[in-house]
Amino acid sequence: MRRRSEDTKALILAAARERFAADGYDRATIRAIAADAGIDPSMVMRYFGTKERLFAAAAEFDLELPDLTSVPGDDVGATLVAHFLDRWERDETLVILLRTAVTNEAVAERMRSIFSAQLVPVAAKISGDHAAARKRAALAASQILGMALCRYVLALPSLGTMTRQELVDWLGPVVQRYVASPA
Amino acid sequence: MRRRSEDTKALILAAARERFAADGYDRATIRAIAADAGIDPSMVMRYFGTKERLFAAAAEFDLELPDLTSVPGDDVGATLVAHFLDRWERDETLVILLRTAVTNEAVAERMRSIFSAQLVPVAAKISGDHAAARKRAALAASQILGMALCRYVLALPSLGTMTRQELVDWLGPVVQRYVASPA
DNA sequence: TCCAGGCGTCAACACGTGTTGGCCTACAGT
DNA sequence: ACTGTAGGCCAACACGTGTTGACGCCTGGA
Repeated sequence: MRRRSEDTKALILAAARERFAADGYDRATIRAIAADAGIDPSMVMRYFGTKERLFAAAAEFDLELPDLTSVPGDDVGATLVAHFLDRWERDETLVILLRTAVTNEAVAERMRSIFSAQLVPVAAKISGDHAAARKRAALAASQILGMALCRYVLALPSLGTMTRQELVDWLGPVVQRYVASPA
Repeated sequence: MRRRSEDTKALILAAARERFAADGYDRATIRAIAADAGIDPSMVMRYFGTKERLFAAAAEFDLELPDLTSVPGDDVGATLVAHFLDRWERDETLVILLRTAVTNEAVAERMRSIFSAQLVPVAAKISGDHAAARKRAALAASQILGMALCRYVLALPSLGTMTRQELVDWLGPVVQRYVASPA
């Protein structure tokens, strides 16, 4: 079959995202990705040069945290939880990152910097507790990532069947306390 | 050098635990483990038969949850958090399990069954809410595993520098609410 | 002293991996 | 119709992996 170059590239990228999300960096092989995309492994190299660069392209990511200044103070926790659930389900990028960060120092560093660059400022602004903003952000991250780990990666059945609203109701106050309780 | 068979076996097991904890199942190679133990890779096979069986031996695990019936009702959350911190730091087994469960369905299943077999009954007994015990246990697991993920695996600096007591103070009430709040 | 059996090493196999280079072929521009 | 080029495939390389079997050597018991 014959295609435009960019179509093939997109096809590869889609297959790569699925494989990386399902298997993590190591177990996702170029050959499997190529097979999913219906092309030859060498095409992957042609378009992306290297497995590492393919991963970088597949794992491009932005948390897209909303502006929280217009949210009522008491709803910050729930809003954050709801946003993360959305962000986690819109595409597979966070699963890719988490599955890989656990055994790959470079990707772990990437996760750390994503959270410190985007979540710490929120915690600082909301809590007014600039001294402990990093701790507060880390605590919030621990609950949010833990939920995602159990729900999307380990697939604990009881967490999988809970509705979005249930999760927001349970986790909202927790994140609220971490991020916004008075110093 | 010459040794008793059991000494060598123990040596291999210790090296394996370190490697599995540091690198996860896939990246920890038999050759590297053998090198750490100062012996030939084939000895590993002789003593454990298979990489998978070596892993099974290295990842043998018991949560060792304490009896909570003698703990004052309000302290259950803090007690659980403190126990998990201990359990997590006494040896590397939980890190091994977590690092591997993320990309290995069999080990993920093992974690699920560990938590459902040991944490669900606690949640049921403490909360009296038998209908939602599985959800409560899963929520508690999400916070506890999330903390461990961020502290021991992703190594978020701010979580790493927090003291045991700080963590108990922050997470205790959360786990308390998950596991013991009235239905 | 001898020797059987267990502790240990070496070298190799079979396989899967990322990666490379050469070749084919359909199509667009002349 | 001719041809250059871009999209695609094939075969192979180099390497690291788990795993195996043959071979030495030390040591404890007869």
